[in-house]
Amino acid sequence: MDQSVDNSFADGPDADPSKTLATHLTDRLVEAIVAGHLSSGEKLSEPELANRFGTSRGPLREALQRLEGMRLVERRPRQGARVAMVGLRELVDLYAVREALEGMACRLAAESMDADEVHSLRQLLVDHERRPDVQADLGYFQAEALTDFHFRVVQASGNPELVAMLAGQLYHRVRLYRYRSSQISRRPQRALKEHHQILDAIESRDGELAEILMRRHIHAARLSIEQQLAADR
Amino acid sequence: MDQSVDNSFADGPDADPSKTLATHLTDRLVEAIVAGHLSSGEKLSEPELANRFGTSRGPLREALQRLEGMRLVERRPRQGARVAMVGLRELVDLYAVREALEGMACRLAAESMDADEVHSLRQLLVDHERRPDVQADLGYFQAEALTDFHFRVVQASGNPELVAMLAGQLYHRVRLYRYRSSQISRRPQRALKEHHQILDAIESRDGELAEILMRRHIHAARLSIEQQLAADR
DNA sequence: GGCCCGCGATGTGTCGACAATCAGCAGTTG
DNA sequence: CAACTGCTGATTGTCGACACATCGCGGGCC
Repeated sequence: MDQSVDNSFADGPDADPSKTLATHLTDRLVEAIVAGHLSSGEKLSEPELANRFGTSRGPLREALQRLEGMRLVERRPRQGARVAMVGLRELVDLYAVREALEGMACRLAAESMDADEVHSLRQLLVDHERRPDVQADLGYFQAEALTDFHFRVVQASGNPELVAMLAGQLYHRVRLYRYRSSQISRRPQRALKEHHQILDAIESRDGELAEILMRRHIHAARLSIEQQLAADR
Repeated sequence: MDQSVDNSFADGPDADPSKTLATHLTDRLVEAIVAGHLSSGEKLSEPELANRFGTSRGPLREALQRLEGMRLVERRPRQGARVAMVGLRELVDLYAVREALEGMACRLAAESMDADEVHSLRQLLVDHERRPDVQADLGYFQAEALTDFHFRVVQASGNPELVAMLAGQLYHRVRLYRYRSSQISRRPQRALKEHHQILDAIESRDGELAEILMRRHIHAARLSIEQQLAADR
């Protein structure tokens, strides 16, 4: 485990005006968890964490509660909180849900995005193309970049309930998947190409095609995961 | 507003061994909110609620946090918590998500349910048929009964992530819809018939058909809501 | 007469403390 | 030698208290 979860924000000059301590703690903990500083299944001791972050147990408790809401930690009544475990099995289920939800989001986005938004998204993809890791086809630009495209498509769906469900829960759990050593969707160049195709469909207002392409895009990743899952036995 | 939120569980003979106070409070609050004892948009005062339920602000705060996770209440940094508002607009979005998610759940259920479960579900529908309100076609058996069928189908999907998303969030919000005066899916007898058809498809292991029927079933309700929404202008 | 300012009261965010419970270990016994 | 029992330490759930922000209201000013 990594003891170096910084607490630099303890009482800096920026006396967080609109953000409550619990909010900060939540963000810190999410970051620490998905970054792996707190490993999967690890027990989270309230006093220790409170000390480490320089607050009392109150706000920390609220943060843990929120993390439980995101399903990043699991709490058992008098046993404390543990970091949730997301393995291949759960990841497959997660991707199945993603397929349904983002497919729908993509269709909606195709029906309601305006030209400016499409252009902005295209620019995002162009930026991605230029990234060195993508050009080398190294297969590890998922974390922020890939979800960036997906996230923006979802936002463009115009359905706040859908956005909340994906951004508030599912994405967090996907990011929690820890054993990314074997890349999830290998070959970012291919993924990027698919993103362009999806955006093409959106641009031409073809919701049906956009949904199909997005579903296929995610389905491919899911199959890759299932394959890996089967290989692990 | 209704002051009669009972606090009978304050310290009954059942000294809740495995359930923490915050858990009880969460259940009570959920019930009070969906039952309308706490009306939509109403400000929730922590001291008052704590008094009313006979606990201190600590557990109540945790309960509010959980309700926020379910999106039943909205909290603003130093302004307190308010009961979330779900109107026709939000309900339409909710039903769009339901359509995608439950359609998928239904397909999975068709592929993995065994004969016993099918039989048990069929029995549930037969029980529904006998209910007086259904027989009178009064259109108001949704709350528990209808979601009961849907919930069990979802559970039968075998995808825990999907179950958590629907049962942990979406259903709560659907139940929060307050103006049910104009019935959501009028004619329960028709809904019941559709349930039977869905179950037929599941029984014959036709996942594709099951999904289509379920989507159509929910889609019809959604159209009815959209229609009502349009009429309200 | 209407708008701005300052004041009091309520409420939220945070903290430290206490009792009950649970995990771990030693000692003992079959 | 293995399993059970009792104790000890730490942790969790819960409570009451305090500082600061926010809301509502009355008075003064333009």
